[in-house]
Amino acid sequence: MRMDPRCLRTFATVVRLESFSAAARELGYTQSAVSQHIGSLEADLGATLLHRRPVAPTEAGTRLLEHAGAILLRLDAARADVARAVAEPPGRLLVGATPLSAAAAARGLAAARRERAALAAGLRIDGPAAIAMAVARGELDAGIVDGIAAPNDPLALPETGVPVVRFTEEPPAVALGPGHPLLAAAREGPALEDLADARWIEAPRVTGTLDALAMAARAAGFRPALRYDGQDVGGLLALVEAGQGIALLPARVVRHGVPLAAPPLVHRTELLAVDAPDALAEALVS
Amino acid sequence: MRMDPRCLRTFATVVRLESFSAAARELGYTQSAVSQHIGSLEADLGATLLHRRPVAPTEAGTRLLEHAGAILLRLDAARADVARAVAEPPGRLLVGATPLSAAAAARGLAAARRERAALAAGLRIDGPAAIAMAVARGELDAGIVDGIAAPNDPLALPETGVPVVRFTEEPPAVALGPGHPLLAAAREGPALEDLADARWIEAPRVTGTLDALAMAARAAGFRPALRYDGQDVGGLLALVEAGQGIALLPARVVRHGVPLAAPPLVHRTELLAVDAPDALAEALVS
DNA sequence: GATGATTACGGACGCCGTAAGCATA
DNA sequence: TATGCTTACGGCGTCCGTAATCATC
Repeated sequence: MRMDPRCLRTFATVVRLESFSAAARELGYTQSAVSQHIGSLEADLGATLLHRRPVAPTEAGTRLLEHAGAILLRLDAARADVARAVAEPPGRLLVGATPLSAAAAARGLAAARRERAALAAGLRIDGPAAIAMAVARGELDAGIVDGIAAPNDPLALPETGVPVVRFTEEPPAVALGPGHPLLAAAREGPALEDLADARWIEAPRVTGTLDALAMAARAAGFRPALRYDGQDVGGLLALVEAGQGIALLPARVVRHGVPLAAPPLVHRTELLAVDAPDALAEALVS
Repeated sequence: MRMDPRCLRTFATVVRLESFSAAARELGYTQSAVSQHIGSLEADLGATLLHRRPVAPTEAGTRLLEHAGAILLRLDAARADVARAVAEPPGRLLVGATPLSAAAAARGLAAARRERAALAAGLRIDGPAAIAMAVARGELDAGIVDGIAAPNDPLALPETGVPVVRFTEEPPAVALGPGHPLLAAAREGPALEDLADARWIEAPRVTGTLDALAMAARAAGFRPALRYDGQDVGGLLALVEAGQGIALLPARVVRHGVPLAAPPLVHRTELLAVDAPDALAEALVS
């Protein structure tokens, strides 16, 4: 069997659920079929992909897994793209946005409806990867995502073939509580490494993980002092204002903060859209 | 049939050869099998993918084609990646480079062999897309590619999952013949649009097509006055020096030239490598 | 010994080739 | 009319389920 997409899907499910039988249940197969899928993949690739009991990917399996996800996503994207080419343009505009881009998305949505009042519109808030995948699959018509990146680096999004239509870059700022010593101390702002021992708030659903920040900065990761699981910017800002910790956010939303001296980082916003809705793009840059 | 990779491959081949029977010959199928492949894809996607006689992709087919190429490439990449995970590191380093990156690649190769003298090494010159695909497929161990891009834009390469390890950006310059009026006329250099009527040399294998340049500059394309099919930089420079036309090249290789006033463009060099050969990366930036 | 992955085997379906049909240049 | 895509049909291979086997906690 030559890397049948069904086998790849089974493989990905097995890894996710860490169980052949659970994967079989979820996919509507028998345990036996799942075992055969994995077996044929391993025979085809000439490598052991999974450790059994407990079920965990081997080194080779880990490599395959990354590709498998991308391939399956792209397969969905292809189907959605063809469907769009056949169907007439829908009378709806579903936009996905990350929390920090919600305002921009709302402005874009409003502008689009000003042009076409009959347009049914919807807004969904989610993480960058989830939005990129949903746009690729045709579940969303456009998406606005943001995150921290090194200058000139695009955001690390799953590869889907969806074009990045337009983007902006803003300076990020370290958000601090009102009386934080760093506010007065450093005029230029601290370097990221000086903040290694700071009390970071990890807010994965707002700013992304600290590990992702470390990756963009090409630095070692930080230990989070506090975790914020909410999806709204206000909640995170409230924690910062209450002196519970610090966070790296676009300067425009930060009340009390200092710029980052080094390394140079940008807060980047990207617009994903299959058929660039011009009104949306215009509203975003404005 | 749920978008079987074999069908996608058949579809891509049919489009490329513009013929069912030619595709059948190339793939070792019968004409009938090819017809059935296309038929099942069309049935599955609920869309006509090809016009017959003459054979050409429909709108939907064009959409599918882009995804199909990416999916097939990624399938190859997955196989190569797993193979690499299983096999011990090979005693060879095959590097691909674009003509304008050949010197950097040679330096990197030399540095790598200084570290490991036993390393069998090879250098292959090709276009950016071909190199990216070869690296993904494991035919090359690393690649250095370059091209013109808007600042902050990565090069438009096929998506393979191969990480871009490191890159440099240089200012491009308009290469002119020794006595060219523009050399004296403009101090700041001309804008790209002022060069619309200039005698451009199109050298797709050295600098990329003029259409790609127009895309990066978000401008209308230019009509090439002369076409240079060679792969070496020297030949192109000789044509320019002989007053046969102008070209946009990295400033460092240009003898007589002026900078580009607008739009801002960069000549970008990217290093592609699955397992970042550090020596190579270091040699490139130096 | 129970849970869970593997192997053995058989039925059904799908894929591809042969061959006949049909449309277009 | 010739070239070339499509449809009909049949054999063979593949896929998946049932059931028995084997391994691990």
